[in-house]
Amino acid sequence: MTSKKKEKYDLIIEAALKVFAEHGYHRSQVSKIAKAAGVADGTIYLYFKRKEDILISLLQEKLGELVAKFHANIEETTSAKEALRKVCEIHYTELENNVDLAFVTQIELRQSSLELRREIGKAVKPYITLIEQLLIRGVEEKVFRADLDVKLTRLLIFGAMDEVVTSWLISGRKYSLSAQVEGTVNFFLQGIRA
Amino acid sequence: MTSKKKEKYDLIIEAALKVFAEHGYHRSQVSKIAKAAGVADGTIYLYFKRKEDILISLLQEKLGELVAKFHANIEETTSAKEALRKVCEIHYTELENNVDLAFVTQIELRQSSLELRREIGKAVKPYITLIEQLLIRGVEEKVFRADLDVKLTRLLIFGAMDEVVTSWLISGRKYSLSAQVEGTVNFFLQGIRA
Amino acid sequence: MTSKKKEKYDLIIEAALKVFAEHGYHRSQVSKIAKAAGVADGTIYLYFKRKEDILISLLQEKLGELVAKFHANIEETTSAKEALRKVCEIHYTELENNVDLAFVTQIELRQSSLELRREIGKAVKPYITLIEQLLIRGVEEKVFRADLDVKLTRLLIFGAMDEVVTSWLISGRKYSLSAQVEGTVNFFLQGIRA
Amino acid sequence: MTSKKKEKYDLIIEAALKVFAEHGYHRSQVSKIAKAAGVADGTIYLYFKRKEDILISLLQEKLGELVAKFHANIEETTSAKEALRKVCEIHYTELENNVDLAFVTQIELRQSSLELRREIGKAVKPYITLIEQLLIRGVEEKVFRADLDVKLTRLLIFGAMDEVVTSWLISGRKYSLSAQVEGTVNFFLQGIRA
DNA sequence: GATGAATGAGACTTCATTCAT
DNA sequence: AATGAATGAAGTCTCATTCAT
Repeated sequence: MTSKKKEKYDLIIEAALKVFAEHGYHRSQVSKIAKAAGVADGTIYLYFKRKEDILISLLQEKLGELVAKFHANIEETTSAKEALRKVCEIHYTELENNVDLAFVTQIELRQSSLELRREIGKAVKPYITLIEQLLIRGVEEKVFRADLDVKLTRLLIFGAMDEVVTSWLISGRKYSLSAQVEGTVNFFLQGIRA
Repeated sequence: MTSKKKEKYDLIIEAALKVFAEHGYHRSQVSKIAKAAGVADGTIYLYFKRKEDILISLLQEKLGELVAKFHANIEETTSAKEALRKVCEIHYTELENNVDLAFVTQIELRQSSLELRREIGKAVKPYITLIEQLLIRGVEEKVFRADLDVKLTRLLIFGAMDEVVTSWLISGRKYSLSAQVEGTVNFFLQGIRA
Repeated sequence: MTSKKKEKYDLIIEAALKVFAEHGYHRSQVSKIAKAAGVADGTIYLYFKRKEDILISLLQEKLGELVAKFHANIEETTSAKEALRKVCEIHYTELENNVDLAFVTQIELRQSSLELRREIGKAVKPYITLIEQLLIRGVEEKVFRADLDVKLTRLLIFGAMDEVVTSWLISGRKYSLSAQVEGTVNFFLQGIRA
Repeated sequence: MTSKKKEKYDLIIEAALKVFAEHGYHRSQVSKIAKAAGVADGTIYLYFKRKEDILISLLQEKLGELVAKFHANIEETTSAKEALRKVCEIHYTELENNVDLAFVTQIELRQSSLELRREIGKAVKPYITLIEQLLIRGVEEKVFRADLDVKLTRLLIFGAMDEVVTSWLISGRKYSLSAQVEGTVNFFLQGIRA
């Protein structure tokens, strides 16, 4: 893809992100996205095979960037605990600073067929894997329980953070999301026992 | 609502549950639901104002039943820890035994506008509240940390369980969901620390 | 199909016949046919799976009627020669009196994919077969040449009449089509030799 | 038109012939023709006003060549009968050896509006006229009936041959077309009488 | 002259909802 | 109350044609 082609591709992706976030996938007509991108309706189809492809591509791009950011930051950490805190911090901070993306991933991303969800699952997989590796590292460092079920725990951790973000969005973002990092990480590390 | 009316109302709700679970909300034409319920298309509109109302009513009914079940079981418990285990057990068991409902709540329920999600939020709220009360009870019993952020923790707990269920569904239900109760509750109670 | 359903089905067929004849298949929007039939656009799709189905059904209906008429009239004939004259007479007369159908069969019918043409071929086949049987009968009656290649001759006869009708249409119907029966049949029977 | 211009013009005509023959006129996008010709989409419009013009020009070119061939061959004949045989022979042989052109003239050529068909009629006219002159010559030579309706007969002859070619194409070209010359000419000369 | 990215009008088809019976 | 035929708005996608480079 030439640089110029890439430009228009990105233009449409960014426009779609805004429109999806505001109206939801199903209520985002292709014509609305085209208008937001400042291109003709037909132009969309020069870059995407069909409407669904816009959503899939958008997620792959954006989640790919996120995962890269996770990786970059974790590499700098010196302990599994610190890495976990970093993951949670990035998770909350990035979505707090990128509300449009948050809406799409938390709300609209779910508005899709099981097939599409599987596609999405593929894009999220590297992140889940990253959490898993972090857990294994912690077990090896003996800071996490030796009997930890990593396959289960990675889901529990991802799901817990995911719900906090969704709840924050649905509430209308009336409080700080990043302020929840401390409590969240404590819950992961300490559990709720006295 | 007369008893007879209630009957047909339930008939449609049950049909919708099956159809939504199989095809998803957006791909479930009203005519398909009508056929599954054995009534005419127009009859649907004698009981529901619009298609969205079927989904909302369905969730209110079904989640209402679930919450009642939670309440009934928790009342019998003697400690907050036992209550938490019970909640997780019912959560996993009920959805494992009611796959159609699981599909609707985990997959299709998300396929909706922000407005609808708020509606859904209302139906889920009593369950979240129930978890909150359980946490307060635990703090009072001094089995849970005194500094627990109950508002946050209830989300973390719900979200964690929610993700486990969704993941189980998307995986194709290849393993036992109820077998995850032990690990899940341990995570809640102990955290992941060594 | 109930009588009432059949009525609307026929209504659409007749409307389509007129619209196809005037504008040609590709320029006949479904909405135009619906308007001509006095029904809503969507109603068309209660009776036909897609636009192409209207054309196919129309041809099956109309050509079916024609073939029935051919059969009925030929049964009354006493010789193969008389039967051939009858075929030509009906062919020209029916299309002369049914200009819309003539346009569709001669002009629009050809405006179609090879696949569709094969479909159409199936509808025309019984007519070609009828001509073949007539030729065989003539050979048996010894009024037609014993060495006649019936497979080839049936095509030559059909094609010759077909071209006369098309030419008459394209000319703008400036002369009588039925007046060509005599010359046509003579050609078939006598050839052009002196 | 300069020699260079003519070259590209021909390039496009040849490409269109192949594409039309394979996909049919309506399914042959301009971009497909451009690709087959190895030129840009826009270049097409430097040589042809619109898509329809490509088809018309193509037919004028190709049918013009055919008619020239007919003329050249007929001039060498010594009798009207021989000339008729020659016409039929060329008609069948040329199309048998030029399947792409056959598809376009027999199938796609019909896939057009009445206006276009009139245009096509103009291109075919010289051929029909040629047949007419041949018939007149035969009548003058007293080898054809004196009472022959030449206007009608030229259509019958053209239509008969035309149908044989179309039928051969639709059948999938499973037999030799040129092998039908003998039977066809016999039919024209002898008719079907015993 | 040549390019090919961009345009945008236009058409088919679906399906939630209505209403006469 | 129940029916289900009919409605018609709305949306995705195609593709002939244009025009800046």
